[in-house]
Amino acid sequence: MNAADTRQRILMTAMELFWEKGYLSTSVADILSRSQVHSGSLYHFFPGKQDVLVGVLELYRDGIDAMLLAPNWDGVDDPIDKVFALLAGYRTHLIVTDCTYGCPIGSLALEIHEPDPVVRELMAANFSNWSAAIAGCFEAAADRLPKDTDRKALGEFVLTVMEGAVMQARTYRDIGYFDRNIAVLRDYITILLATEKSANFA
Amino acid sequence: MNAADTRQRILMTAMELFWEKGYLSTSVADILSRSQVHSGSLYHFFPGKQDVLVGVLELYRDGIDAMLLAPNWDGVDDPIDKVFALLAGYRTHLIVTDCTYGCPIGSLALEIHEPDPVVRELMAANFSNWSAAIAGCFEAAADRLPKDTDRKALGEFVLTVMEGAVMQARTYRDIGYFDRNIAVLRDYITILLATEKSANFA
DNA sequence: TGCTTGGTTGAATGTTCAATCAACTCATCT
DNA sequence: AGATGAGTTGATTGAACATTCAACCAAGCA
Repeated sequence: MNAADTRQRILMTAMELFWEKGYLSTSVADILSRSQVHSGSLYHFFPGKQDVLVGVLELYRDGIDAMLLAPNWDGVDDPIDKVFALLAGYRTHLIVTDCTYGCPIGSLALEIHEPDPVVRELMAANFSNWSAAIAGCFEAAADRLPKDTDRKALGEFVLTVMEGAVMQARTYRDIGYFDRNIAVLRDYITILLATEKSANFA
Repeated sequence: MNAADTRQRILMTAMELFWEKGYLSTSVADILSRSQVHSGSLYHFFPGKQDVLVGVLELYRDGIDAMLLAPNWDGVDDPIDKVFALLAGYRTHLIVTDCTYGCPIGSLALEIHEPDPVVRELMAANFSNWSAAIAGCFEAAADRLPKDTDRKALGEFVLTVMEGAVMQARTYRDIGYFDRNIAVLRDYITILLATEKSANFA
């Protein structure tokens, strides 16, 4: 096994574990045993546990298109459909994990109360990429929305609804909470699409 | 100091610390030193650290009216105004803490990945009380909303938006993310209020 | 052949943690 | 007075923790 392999295996394993158990509840020993790497090797590549987290957040940031958007948007052309296709991806995740898992970035954001600036900015960058992708959908459908619609704010709002909906489904262990939240969001967006382009709700 | 005092001081201190640092990052020693209680006394009242968390969650659950709703709804009569008055209370919290703190229940919900059933159900009960209070506002304003509006789902949606908006403001350390999210929610509710009662968006 | 360099090994370190417990205090009751 | 028991004290325990380090290995090059 060469160096790139070891580093990569550490990051992939840490990504899994942080998602399953959270960052604080994942020990370096957990990462070592699951990845079959010895402590010295891990500390050869990463100064400390937090730097592994930084590496994982960079993987998420750089992989949003290939890992998240592309799989969910395969075969979906309409930009509004893309918004709900992405949300449906989160629904699938909840279903296959019996409503136990959630958005890894959102979990980290609430789990780490006093994050290092590097970590906090990487979490923010992940959020920004996510909501910018959604805002791009609304941009592509701008001619079907009220013309004063703030597409960027709407992208942030969809992120908000996803995070809140996942949080509730997870807490109640009941997908109904996710579905009802998304249904309300769909109602809102349907209203926007049905609104005369000249209407102004500001 | 009598027994009730000691128990109460432990719970109040733990409530503070869990809010400031989170549950996992708060050590029993932290609770002991800030509350000026000795370890034996804490373990006299609580079998373990998790039972302190249970006590704190019970305080939140039983105190939602006196601690959360009453202060924010003082002098506010209109039920729709109450919804946004409560959200304004969270905004104030963010402002006075420089966007570092968040909803204590939401943080716990994402921080503890495999919660004990007792803990999980208490978190769910807290969410239920919160969204039921908001749903009650929509119920009180039912005659101003489209008649097929699912008021319970709308209460859950407001909780979702609050949690997501707080999460983003906290992650970016920027109140703008909270404000824009609430503005979008306000837009939606304004539309609902402006809709003919006979309209049907189902 | 021997040197250098990047990577590996895993026992050891020092710290922090939740939890324990035997000894104590003191108000209340008989 | 003597007994009872709820409550307190704080040193102690053992596990878990992130991190270190000296020894080691192997590929590439002089």
